Amino acid sequence: MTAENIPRATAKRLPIYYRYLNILHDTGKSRISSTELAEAVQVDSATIRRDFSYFGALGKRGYGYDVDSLLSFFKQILNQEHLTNVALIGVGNLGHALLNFNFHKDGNVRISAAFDTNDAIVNKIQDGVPVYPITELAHQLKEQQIQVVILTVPSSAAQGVTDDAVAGGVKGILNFTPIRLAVPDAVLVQNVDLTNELQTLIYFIENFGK
Amino acid sequence: MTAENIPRATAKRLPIYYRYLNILHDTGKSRISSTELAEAVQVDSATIRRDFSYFGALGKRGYGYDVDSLLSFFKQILNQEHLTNVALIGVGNLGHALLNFNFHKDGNVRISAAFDTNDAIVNKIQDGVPVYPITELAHQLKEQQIQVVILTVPSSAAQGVTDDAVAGGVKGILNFTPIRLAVPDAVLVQNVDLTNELQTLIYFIENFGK
DNA sequence: TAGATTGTTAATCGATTAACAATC
DNA sequence: TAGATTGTTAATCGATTAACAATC
Repeated sequence: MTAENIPRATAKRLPIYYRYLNILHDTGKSRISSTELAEAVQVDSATIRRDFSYFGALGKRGYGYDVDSLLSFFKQILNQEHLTNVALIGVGNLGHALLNFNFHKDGNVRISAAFDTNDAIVNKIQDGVPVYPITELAHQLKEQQIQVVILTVPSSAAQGVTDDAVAGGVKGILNFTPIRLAVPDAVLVQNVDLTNELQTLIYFIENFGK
Repeated sequence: MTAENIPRATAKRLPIYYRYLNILHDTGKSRISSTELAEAVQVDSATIRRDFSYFGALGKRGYGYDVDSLLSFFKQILNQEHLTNVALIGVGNLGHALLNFNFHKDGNVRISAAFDTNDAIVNKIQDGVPVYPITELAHQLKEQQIQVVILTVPSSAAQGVTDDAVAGGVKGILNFTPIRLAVPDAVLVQNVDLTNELQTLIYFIENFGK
């Protein structure tokens, strides 16, 4: 019941389930078993049942799960009713791509502010999002009550910008830089290290085969 | 000694170690202890020693590790001497950003071919990389002996394109689509689900605090 | 030798999954 | 009732880490 007790591994799978349930809903399917779901999302059926059971008995024995009620339940759990505003820091190549990426599409997330040092784009609208000078970072985060930022600045700027964001009350950072950021305990950092992903993939290919 | 026996979790950390060793080398530091390294890369020192020990006794008791020899050792392990060519499939927003991302910078990876359906860019050079029509995917992968692809196509095209890539002999796929790709056992898929990362981050923030 | 730090043992932890009783 | 599928138990697995003997 309490989200406190949900294992990390389970929490990471919730959006996967949610997304697929949406697809099922759109298809008009009203019922799904853990075995079918397992096939689709490539997670063991026992793991799925275990995951769901953290939230109570969501299914019916001998029947499976009701798509619609499961969907609306996960919608609550994942806070999908309201839009969460996030800020993007660093409008370079990758930052620009993420601005366009449109997390909003089937998610609950919208990039509502961007920050950069580049005078050519500062104080303008880029892809529908206002770009503020990075000097205003802490101030604007507070003002707009933004608690999550996406960090796509050069490595050299990463820690400095992070400190500013922390000063601005940030709670979560999606970090695309290869720097391991130093942050207070209360701040959550999720690293997405693209170079790493690619290198690890190549390493596995060359050394395993699988 | 044999890469076969290296745990996945260890393999995933190797590029992190490698990158930081490069920084140390550039700084002119010639020696590092597991404790110092732990501080920098945010991995427990015992885990670091355990990780290194899979490759033999790389350190000196009472001294620590020699940066240069560790560096050249990892360079070998990670195949960093030669450049690995990869292909990018789907030159949309994200694909374009990754073309510019320059994995080459401090890695061993170069995007040497791109594929798309868009006539406006097909058969042209984009950011220094030739863009081929996606119909030639299997053929070109074989011809250029490319075994790794980055997949940044729309979800609806993902499985079809994947099948073509598999026909072209692909061994690894860095998958940026939310689709769970069906591939033969011999093919390795690494999923990078940006929407998921962001949603999970927000979920943790709202439900934990940490 | 004295001090430091490795490499490894053993305990612990979190996550996965086979198996099956409960039950719709 | 018979058939199906959940929810949960218990075993297993992979990864982490405290602790310390080995040793430079």
